[in-house]
Amino acid sequence: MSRSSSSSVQSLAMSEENHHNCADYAELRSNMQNLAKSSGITKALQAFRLMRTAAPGKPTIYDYNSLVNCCLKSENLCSHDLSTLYSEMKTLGLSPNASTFNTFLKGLNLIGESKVALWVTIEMCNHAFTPSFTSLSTLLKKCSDSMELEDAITVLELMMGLNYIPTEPQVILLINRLSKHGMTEKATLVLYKLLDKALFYGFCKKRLFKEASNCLNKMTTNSRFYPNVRTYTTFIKCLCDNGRIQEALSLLGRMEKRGLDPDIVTYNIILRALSNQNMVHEVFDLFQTIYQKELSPDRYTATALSGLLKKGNLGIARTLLHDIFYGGSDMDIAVYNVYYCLFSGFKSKELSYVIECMIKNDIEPNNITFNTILKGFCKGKSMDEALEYFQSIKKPDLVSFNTILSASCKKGDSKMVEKVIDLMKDEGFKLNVVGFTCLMQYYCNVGKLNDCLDVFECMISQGPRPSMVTINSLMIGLCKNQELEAAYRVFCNLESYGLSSDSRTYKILMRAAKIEGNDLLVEELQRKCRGEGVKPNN
DNA sequence: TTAGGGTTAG
Repeated sequence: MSRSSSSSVQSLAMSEENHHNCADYAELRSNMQNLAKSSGITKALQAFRLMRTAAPGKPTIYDYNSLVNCCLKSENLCSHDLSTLYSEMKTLGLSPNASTFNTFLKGLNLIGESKVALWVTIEMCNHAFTPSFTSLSTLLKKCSDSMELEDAITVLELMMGLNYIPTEPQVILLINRLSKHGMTEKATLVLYKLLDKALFYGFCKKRLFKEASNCLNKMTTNSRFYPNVRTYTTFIKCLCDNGRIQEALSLLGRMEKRGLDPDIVTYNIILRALSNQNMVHEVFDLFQTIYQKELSPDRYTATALSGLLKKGNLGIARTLLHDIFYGGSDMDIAVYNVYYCLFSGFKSKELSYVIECMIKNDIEPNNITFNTILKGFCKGKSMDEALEYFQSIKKPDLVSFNTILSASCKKGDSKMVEKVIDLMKDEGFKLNVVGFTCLMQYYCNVGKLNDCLDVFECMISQGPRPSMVTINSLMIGLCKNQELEAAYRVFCNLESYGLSSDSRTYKILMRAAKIEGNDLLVEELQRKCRGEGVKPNN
């Protein structure tokens, strides 16, 4: 863009007499490009130098980049050619731009010259340009592959400096190569460099709690990699998201003991977990701590309370939200979306008041807003009214469809179920795991257990893969229909389908077995529960 | 790849 705009400015300023020069320039340029592609570097360079005769200021860095790019397209390019090209740039006093370096790097990677590529990368950084993640990542792999291990470490350091995290296979390759060649110390250095970036966060993401914990302990033994508030918070979040609140709380204690002060982000994560578990007293105590520490609750604190609202603890949620609202923090659409829940009946007067507030604060409702309101309509008696609201949503998304589908299924309204599925087909929406689970619940509600099992089997063979909610809904549905034995059969077969159970699955079956007075099954379940170690709820 | 937080459906 910049080239074309500068040349159009130039051509506007050109007088009649050097008009022919302009034609010469274009011709010379295209000649240079053709020679570079086909006739080797010497002739291409001659043509390039000839361009100086076309007009003052020619050739430009763009012409030069084009020269290099065309040379890369010729077949017999070697690294000597590239270094000749680089000297030419210096000789002519052309200032390279980011594209110049990237073009060179592309060429050097093509011919596998990792050493030169590293040199160009460092030159690029010296000129205050930032190499891309991809180019550094490619270079790291090339260096490791060609056993330029010292260079690989230099690349790794460059990447870390830019906050680029190399991919896992690349790290493994490098550490492997270093270790095999007796460079154990270097391998350890690489490991430590990555310890508090890639590795720890990777463990948390993959829910490898033990590994993450060991990693955290290892970090505390090395002052250079001492974990910070963020490190702890990441782990706390990972524990909370997997239903391990007690462990999260004990980690919070350990973190404080080590002199790290949790901030509002840490507390928001814990508040959300406590609120989702309806642990009202603990939520209240944590609020006291937050205020004692003179931290300001913010929009995230407000949304963290949504669990309390869903569980119907409107009073305390209202008090806490009120304090946050008047504490002066900026609120946004997410907070309003949570706030809607306070008006559980969605009386139109209250609703329009909230919407007025939003408009006053320049906050645009989003699909989450519409879907929340839709859910309110679905709770009402009339599905027709809900459908009417649904049809007023400009761009309903999959959640909108699932909201109305779920309500129709719960109410056993077969006509509406059919209508919604037809609507989805018309609009090009496919049922996902949530939609299929709704349908399974519908079949159980109306006693069509075979249809329900058909859907389940279809999901196993063709997808979408049943989730934990799907499995537990099926268990509940079968047990409600006095089909405990069928439920237990599915339960026993889960593993062969590549699925698993969690603590809720056990609880559902156990409860049904006790109600039926099936002592054998109760014992069997207790044995399984002890033997396998039950996974916590997600 | 970019070190941690929230709101809608089963």
